[in-house]
Amino acid sequence: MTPKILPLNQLHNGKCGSCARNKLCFGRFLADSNAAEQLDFEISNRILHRGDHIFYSGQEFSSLYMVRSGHVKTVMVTEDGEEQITGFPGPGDSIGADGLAAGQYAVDAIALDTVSICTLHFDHLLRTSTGEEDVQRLLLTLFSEMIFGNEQLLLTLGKLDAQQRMATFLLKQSHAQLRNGCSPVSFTLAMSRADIGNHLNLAVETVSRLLTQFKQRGLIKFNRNDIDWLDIDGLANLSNRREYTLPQMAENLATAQLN
Amino acid sequence: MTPKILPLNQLHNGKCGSCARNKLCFGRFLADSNAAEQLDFEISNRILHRGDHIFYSGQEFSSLYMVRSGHVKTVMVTEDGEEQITGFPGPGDSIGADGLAAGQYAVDAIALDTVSICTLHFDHLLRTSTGEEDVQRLLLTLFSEMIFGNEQLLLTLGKLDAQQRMATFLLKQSHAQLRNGCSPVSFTLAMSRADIGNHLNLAVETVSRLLTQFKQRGLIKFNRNDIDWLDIDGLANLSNRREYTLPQMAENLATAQLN
DNA sequence: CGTTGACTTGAAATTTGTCAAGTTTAGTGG
DNA sequence: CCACTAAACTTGACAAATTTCAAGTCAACG
Repeated sequence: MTPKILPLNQLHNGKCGSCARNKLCFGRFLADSNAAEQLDFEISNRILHRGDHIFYSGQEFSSLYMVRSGHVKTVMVTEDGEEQITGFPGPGDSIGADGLAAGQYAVDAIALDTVSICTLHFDHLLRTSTGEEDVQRLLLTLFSEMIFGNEQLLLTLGKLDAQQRMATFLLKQSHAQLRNGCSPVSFTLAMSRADIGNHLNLAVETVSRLLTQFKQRGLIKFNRNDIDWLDIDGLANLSNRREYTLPQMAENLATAQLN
Repeated sequence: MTPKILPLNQLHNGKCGSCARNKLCFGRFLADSNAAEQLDFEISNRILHRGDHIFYSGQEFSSLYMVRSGHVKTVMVTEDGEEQITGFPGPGDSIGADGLAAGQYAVDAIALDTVSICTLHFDHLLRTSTGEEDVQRLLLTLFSEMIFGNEQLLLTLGKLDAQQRMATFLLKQSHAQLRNGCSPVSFTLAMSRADIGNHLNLAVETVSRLLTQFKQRGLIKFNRNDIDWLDIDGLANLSNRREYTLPQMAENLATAQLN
């Protein structure tokens, strides 16, 4: 499977509906792919570089963000300065929804590489979508997806051991690649071993050891952060998660498009 | 502080706005407390008993639920049957939002004691609220609160040790009591030690040992599941979370009412 | 009053973390 | 282009927190 290269770095300002990426973005929640083109709220796009903040924890909530390309980490910080990476949003993922309830963002959102990101001013979005049942449902679906994702993560971190967590993580990255029309077996990890460890609640050393072990067992081929190949079925077997095997992944994508 | 007893067991069917509980429920998200009385979507109420399911994981999504009284556990299950309790929703908490994105509930929701619960048929809710900007914002805020809550939980489970997790858990229960106008230092835990352990990713034995230890250190007085008193400041000190100290708790509630 | 399930307590076992010491890589400046 | 430095990563040995195992105790209920 060859990666499908889309014009990701091209900025898009204006209506969401006229954005080339929108079928992989908001569009993926809409039943009718033409409906995606009707989305008429304003978006503005900007490019960030490695280490740039999209927003800070504690900053006043104003907008939701959609990642168009690149990868981000969202970091929650305890009062005594300990950090927990809650996720690595990539293309088609949204950021910032956790800030609405309290009126301030709950995490730091930091670019891991060059990121193209859409800003959706929340008040504008809400005003524009008043009376638009489809858009309202879309927004709630977006939020629901985040709730579900966090619950899955709680399950992964709570009930799986180090090896299973690592396998699950790799499969999740692979699945995200597939969703974006890229190869699920060949891609680059945007985050460091330390970031992976923090996210999975494992020491950096454990992450390193597990990756080496997977390589030795022939489950994955990589150099540094470049993954050349991974055995999806083998990893799914380890992780106790069938949902990430290739036939299953294809099915998931198919049903997702029906919704 | 004496517990404020509300007529919780009284069923309420009809408009949300005319429900006696609604200021502790949907109302707590609305700036103007009178606005809560204007909520005009239909609700239906029912009573469940210990062990009853509100819904099952995998069941088709149709409604959101609001707990009026009693306590619930939400359980996510892996393919190999391992269970993770993702939360213990109580009065004023919502359940079911994780089901919208995939069209089916992601967890089992099970009553821990006698529960009075409101059913909000989602399609009806959406239709009724189309054009009502306030209600749209309210629903999104409800979802946002769940996202934030899950992220906080990820931080708690990921970066705190057993003792801190236990302290944080007790403070969270205490805070929930306060929010519902009940005593934050005297209440009954609806869940078993095993449930607490599962939720906090600790063995039952560890939970038991920690509770005993807290009792010996004078941080908490309890018999079985009845908590007679707890040292909020002491526990907050252990848990590294100032947000649960009494002055802070009062402030949180105050600002929450302004929103 | 005995049975059952929930809880408690102690001792041993194990996974994963911590510490320490390399090794490789990427970036920098001569 | 090469040496130098800092950061990221790897690897091994040991330590520690928590789990597991085993054996009770307690309380509710028929």
